[in-house]
Amino acid sequence: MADYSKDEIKRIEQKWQDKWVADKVYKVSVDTSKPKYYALDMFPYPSGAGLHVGHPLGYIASDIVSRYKRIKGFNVLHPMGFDSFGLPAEQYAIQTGQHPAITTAKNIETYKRQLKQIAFSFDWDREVQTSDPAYYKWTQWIFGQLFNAWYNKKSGGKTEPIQALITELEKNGNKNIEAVCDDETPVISADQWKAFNDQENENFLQKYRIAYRSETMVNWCAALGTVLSNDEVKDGVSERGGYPVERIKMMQWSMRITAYAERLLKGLDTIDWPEPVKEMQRNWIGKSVGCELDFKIDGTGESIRVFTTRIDTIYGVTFMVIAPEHELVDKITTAAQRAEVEKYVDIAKNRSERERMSEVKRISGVFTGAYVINPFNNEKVPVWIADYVLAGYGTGAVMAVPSSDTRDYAFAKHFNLPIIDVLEGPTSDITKDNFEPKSGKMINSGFLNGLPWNEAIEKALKKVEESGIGVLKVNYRMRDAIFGRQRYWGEPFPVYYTNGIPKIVDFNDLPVTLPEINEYKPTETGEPPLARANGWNYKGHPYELTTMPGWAGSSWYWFRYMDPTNEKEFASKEDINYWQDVDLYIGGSEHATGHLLYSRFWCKALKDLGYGNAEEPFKKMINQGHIQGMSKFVYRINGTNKFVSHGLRKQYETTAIHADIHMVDNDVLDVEAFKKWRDDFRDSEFILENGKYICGTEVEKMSKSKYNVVNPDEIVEAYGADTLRMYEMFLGPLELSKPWATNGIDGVYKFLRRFWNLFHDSNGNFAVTSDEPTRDEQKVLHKTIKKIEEDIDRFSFNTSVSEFMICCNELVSLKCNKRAILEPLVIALSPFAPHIAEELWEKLGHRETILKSSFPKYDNQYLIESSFNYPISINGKVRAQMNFALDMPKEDIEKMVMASEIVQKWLEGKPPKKVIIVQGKIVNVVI
RNA sequence: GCCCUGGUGGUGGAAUUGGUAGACACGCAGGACUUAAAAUCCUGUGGCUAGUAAUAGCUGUGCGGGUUCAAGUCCCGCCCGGGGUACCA
Repeated sequence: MADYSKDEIKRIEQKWQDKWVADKVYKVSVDTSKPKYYALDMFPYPSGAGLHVGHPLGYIASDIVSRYKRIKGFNVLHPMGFDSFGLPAEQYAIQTGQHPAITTAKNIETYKRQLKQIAFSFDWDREVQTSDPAYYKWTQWIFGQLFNAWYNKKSGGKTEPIQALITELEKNGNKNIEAVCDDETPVISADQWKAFNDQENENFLQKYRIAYRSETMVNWCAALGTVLSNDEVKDGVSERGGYPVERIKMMQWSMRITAYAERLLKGLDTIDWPEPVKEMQRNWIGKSVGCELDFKIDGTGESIRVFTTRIDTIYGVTFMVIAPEHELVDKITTAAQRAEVEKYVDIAKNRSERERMSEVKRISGVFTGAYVINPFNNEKVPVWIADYVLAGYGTGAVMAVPSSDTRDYAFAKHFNLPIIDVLEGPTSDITKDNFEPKSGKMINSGFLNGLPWNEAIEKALKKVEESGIGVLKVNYRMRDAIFGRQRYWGEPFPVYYTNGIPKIVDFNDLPVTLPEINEYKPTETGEPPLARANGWNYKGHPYELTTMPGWAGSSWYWFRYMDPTNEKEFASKEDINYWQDVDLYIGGSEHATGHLLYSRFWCKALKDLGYGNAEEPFKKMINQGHIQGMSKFVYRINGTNKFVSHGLRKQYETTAIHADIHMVDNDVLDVEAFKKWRDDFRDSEFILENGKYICGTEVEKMSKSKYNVVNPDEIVEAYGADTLRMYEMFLGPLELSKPWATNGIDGVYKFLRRFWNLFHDSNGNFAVTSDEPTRDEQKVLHKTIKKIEEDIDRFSFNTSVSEFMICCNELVSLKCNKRAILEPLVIALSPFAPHIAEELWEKLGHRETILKSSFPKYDNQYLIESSFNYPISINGKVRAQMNFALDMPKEDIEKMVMASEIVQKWLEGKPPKKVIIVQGKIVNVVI
């Protein structure tokens, strides 16, 4: 009657989804009587293509944890929202003129429908959308906070309101201030500060603000009227359109993330994240400890400052290299070299960074004619210009030690410069392969001779400090983050200008909403699209015309979920104090150096300013793997309309064409469906093998254009959401990337049906008894509960699905239909397959939702384990283990051990070569 | 180049701190039910060798060594795949 058939599944799933929504069972609020648990998914960008089966993978995992934690007694915050500002909607707007908000709203609707039918336990009342003015009001507010803040390095380092800085400037100027600020900030007195006009005043503060404007090098494409990121530039021209791109300096909004470099680095040790992501962030921050050192320019009073981490190799310096953009280039170039230098600098200037990168192997450079003096040994060495030295890192100048640096070595070889060995080892022929810059002892190095390299560094550093020729210095590779985009579909800045001075819009006038415009592309004069908005100003003052980058809205959204409708604060103190931080964050590792770094940055800044008390936003993170598509190919014989089967394609000249995977079953193409698929295939002919057309297969990214997208809706339609959820978990470890194959889904579906059948007789009538369970049945139950619990705790969901299957198989063979066994199992299954669990729960006579129950306990060890390993020691050393039943008395064990063959042999002084013990019995002893 | 990962049957993948390798599932083979098919259920399933058989022996976790009573797991040296990063001094 009520078989677990596909119709029944549909009925059950609809019934419960409706009921859950009606009863608002997933609604959460602050409840101080319970411990909190915050399980967060990276919110998606709602693209037009909708969800494919890869998207829900991480959501399913976090949903299982959320549901599990709820029945474990936690108050669980499990929200979902949309990162709804983004390029695709804007691109679509440029092409069609349709407002991006319309596209976005439509896409969000699709996403929500798809998400809801998989039955995630999100509290939808807490949904946020970054493009919603009620949300970006607070993104703008945070921007204002960061604009009005600076980084005080004193007492460990802290973000402080800018007013504290102003007060100090008025009192003493900036001589006592230790701040993270612009490198070229002059020292000024209080009087000088007071003498500043408004413009100078603001310009000076800009050097300190966390959100600030500065001249930055950008890739400017005049034809497109926009700034391009490095990956949008190919070979000096724009990727789209092929227009010329030049490197120019431009006024840009930036974020002083560099101020937090050390904290961002140290914080990594306190959070439970996947090692690769931490490593990526470490590399990105790129800390290097070394010193800056002055080399006097021969014949002048000036000097060039270099940065090095290998001061120990100072006696190996045979030349110096400075970047083409170095400020002293002009000054030190001799008349004889001028023409050549100017030519080189000119070429270098117009090469994009990408170009420089792609030409890494090409060695180029030019001699300036100038010499500098090595402060350690007073040797005179020549100064060269080369573009392998970057202006933006360190001091833009390096002391070249060709004997211990591969780049310096290649340069020296190319231009025939001398090489002096300073470390023991191969002398004449240093190649890439035998470079060992971190081994051996110092030679040819004056007072450092004989020391290992690391001790030599210490000794040399000491001398640098004592003699005042340089200073200890820590450098970071990380740059401040550019914060402005010449785009429409992003958060407007809460900034207006009076006489060119940026001011923050008054709090009561937030949000600054996006104005309507009639064209979404940049203006003819190259201004951002917002310049098209007529009469868009703040009390007569012009607004900032760029918008915030994609990462602005996502850098604080976990706070907003805590209190999503608050109009007074971005989240109330009460909520922040209760929910604190994210306990589990699931998402892709591709955000390692973007979103995840920026979020940590904003979290720290906000904490310093008194909002929130967590130093780190995401305590634990898991990266789910990507689900790839399995593309299918047909092979068209070139110039014909004939298609040849995969196995025979080598006999012809063919072109592989993607075939829609829905027309392919088990690699066999449905020829009729293919003919109907597209008009130009209507009259195709096929060369078959064994009467079938076999397709080729390749694993690729899931994408519409590859016709390999599997939609979760199809799976839900065919098997139900419970099967989809369990199957996605069953596929393999969460972190692993794997191609989507529907091969095993029947196995999961069969499991659910068998589980259902445990509760029903052969006629489909509910038939659960209240009989006392046997010991065997209890063993099955307890063992399963324990394993499921352990599996969820270590996020190993694929093994927990297997555990359920084993349990079910065992109960089937025990013919167990007892309430005492089945009821706890229903609860344990509910995080994975909530619909079937809820339905059975109701049939078992419970009126409240399963969420109000609690997770079953296993406490009887004898029911869980049947045996244990007993170590056998001889002369104090463990020699083997024997396996005994858990409830065997200790004395019996001792007796058995002493009597055992293995111990006897040992006592006779003849240790056996091999002992095989199975189930407490010695099976084989090889002597 | 550097950093991080991973490599186990025909396939996806299991395997606590070193302790019966291949759980679970797919696929495949055989059987039951059926006029037949589908569905369902049962049995078998790493490889090799011997045996009518139950079974026994050998071998086996990318390759080569090592530690250990015992290695997929630990150590050393390689090979291959995936991801990240790239003149950062």
